[in-house]
Amino acid sequence: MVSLKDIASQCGVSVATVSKALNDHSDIGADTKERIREKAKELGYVPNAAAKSMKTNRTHNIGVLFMDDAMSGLQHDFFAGLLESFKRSVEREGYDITFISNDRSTPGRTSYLNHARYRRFDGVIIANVHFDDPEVVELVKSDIPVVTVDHIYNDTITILSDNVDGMNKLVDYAISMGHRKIAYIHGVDSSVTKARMTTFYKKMEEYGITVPSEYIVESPYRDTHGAYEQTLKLLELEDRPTCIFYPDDYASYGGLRAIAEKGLKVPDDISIVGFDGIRVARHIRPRLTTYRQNVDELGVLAARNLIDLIEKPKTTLVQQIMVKGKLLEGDTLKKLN
Amino acid sequence: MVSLKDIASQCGVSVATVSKALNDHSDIGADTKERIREKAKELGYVPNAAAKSMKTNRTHNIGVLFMDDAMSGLQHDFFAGLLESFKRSVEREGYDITFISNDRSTPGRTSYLNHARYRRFDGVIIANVHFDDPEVVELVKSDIPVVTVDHIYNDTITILSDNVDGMNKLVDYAISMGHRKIAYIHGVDSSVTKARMTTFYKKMEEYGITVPSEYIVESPYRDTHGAYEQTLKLLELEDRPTCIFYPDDYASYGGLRAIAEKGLKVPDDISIVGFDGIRVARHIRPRLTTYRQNVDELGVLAARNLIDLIEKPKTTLVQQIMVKGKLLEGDTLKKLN
DNA sequence: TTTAAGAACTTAAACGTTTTCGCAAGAATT
DNA sequence: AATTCTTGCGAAAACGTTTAAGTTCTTAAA
Repeated sequence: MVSLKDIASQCGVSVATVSKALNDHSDIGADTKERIREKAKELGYVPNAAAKSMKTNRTHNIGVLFMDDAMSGLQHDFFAGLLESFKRSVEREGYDITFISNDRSTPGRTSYLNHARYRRFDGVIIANVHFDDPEVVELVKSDIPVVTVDHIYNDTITILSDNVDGMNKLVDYAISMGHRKIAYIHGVDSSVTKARMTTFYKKMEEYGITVPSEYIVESPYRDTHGAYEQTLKLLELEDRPTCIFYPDDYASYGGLRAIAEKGLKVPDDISIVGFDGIRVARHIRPRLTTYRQNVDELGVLAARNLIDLIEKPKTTLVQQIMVKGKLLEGDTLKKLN
Repeated sequence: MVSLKDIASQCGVSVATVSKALNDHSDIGADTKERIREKAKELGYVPNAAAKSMKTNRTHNIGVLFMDDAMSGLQHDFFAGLLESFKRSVEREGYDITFISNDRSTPGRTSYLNHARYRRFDGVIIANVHFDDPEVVELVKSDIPVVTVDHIYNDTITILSDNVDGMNKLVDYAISMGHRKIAYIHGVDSSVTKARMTTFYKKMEEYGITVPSEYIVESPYRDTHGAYEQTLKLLELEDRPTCIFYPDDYASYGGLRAIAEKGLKVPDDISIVGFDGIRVARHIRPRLTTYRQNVDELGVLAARNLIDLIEKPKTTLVQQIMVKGKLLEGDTLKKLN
């Protein structure tokens, strides 16, 4: 690999001059600069990020932490979209992204924080993890600039998908279409789904509707099978709901199956509502009535805020930023009478 | 950040001794080693990857290159699965992965190869790209260890999903279920789909079936709308096929829609077959008849081969490795008579 | 003409490691 | 008692950069 030294000797100048010429410092003559740059190009010089980072204490590399288990890895549509948008945004500013490895079972593995320190990440984005994991907390509390997505810590910038807005819109919509008997499948084990459920209750109350307790059931987040079973139960109720809210789009496909097996039609016999707006759903019929989270915007804002925090920590304020999504009307919710 | 120097001064030994102690060299006394390690832990020492890489010429970082455009980014199920498996495998061996940025529009961007050089990646995995892109070719031809997925170059290790096997199995299956009139939607613009089409023709010929030219149509890979339109055309043929092969699972959802709009039922009126075995498909009814590529195995093998190439380049042979997938029977192909 | 100021470079230290070689002292071999 | 071996450690160079602080010149101001 050709280094500054090679260019320096071939140009008959010092290494310092070469460095400054390539970094366009003002104390190098225009002709010398030109000569050095020519030579650099001719030799195919590429700077060494490692060496650079040793002097500057900046790696221009951002760590990405997210969960891997079961259904929630890269293949999680929400995260994949978020990551892609984030990646694109930071790359535009000259940053790369590297995953913080999260396989807890590897022998000799190091903590998230130590991994981040080892690579000297300029900053870290955290999404889709168990936010109460001590290792995650340790990372958040460290001196490394952090942005979290969809979870609030004190003193940390957070980009939030507006779950409250989403649930409000969905309830408004269902009510406006004449539904009163709405069942709700709560996705357990996630802080975002809690916000949704609270909103659901509150909103229904505003409409003066008391939700019978048997209309509220639980099923794991993003679990089609659980949703399938809970749906069967709901369908067997004496006073069957006219509409079922699912914790996410995946879950609602489990519901669809249960409904079909019972010989019922969506939306004629029963309406269903998802949450997320996963990409594939656009291609599949019936088109799901759901709330599409604006993952693109989440990624862009996470990138913008993290980079600001890295580059101008003094002026960047710690804040929570809400991003609204969009109601997708779809074909799975019918207007009653 | 605490460095070897800090440990050295606090332990009253030289930096060299600390380095050797932590790397378990044999020429340091057991008690000294112990003392140094204690102190390192006490001070919360974390090595500096950049400094280390300068001396060792190894970064333990692998570059990932893949396409971003339209439907083929991280959100491509095939790639997401491959990446996740690859990531998990290399992490187990102490490697991290960093994306090689692929936004061609960024001003001042550098080529793929230069990006890889800048970060001094130990190796690179290339998947899902335009393999004839000059920048990709340049990267492949360079001295950086490379493994490609689903595309063959000379002198490069390639892990291939066995498209030939897949198409053979699908045709065998369709034929065994009594289908003779099979239409084929060819996914243009991809080297893997070409292999499939060739196999389709050959296999049909083996069965003594001549496929009428109007049964062969084209539509972009992973394009539901194109598949929708081509399906409509196929359905309007006088001698309508009993079964349609799609270039991929996504496309087949476009087909499903067209069929439904024509008032036909799958599989009673017409059968359809996808390709890929995307994850969501498992949750959606009807269950697609398709060929599930073994993305997990692809990732594992890509990782294994790349790491071998990095760590023992002499003994690692350049080869093409085929990975077979699995026929998923699903519910979209009916037995005739 | 002296002095100050600028322009264009160089020197050298530093970042945090690894590694080769050297050296001392004790142990083992003649 | 003299030699060689072994063990345990340190000195110093090197990897490729950046940057503060000099050092020459040349030119402008006094």
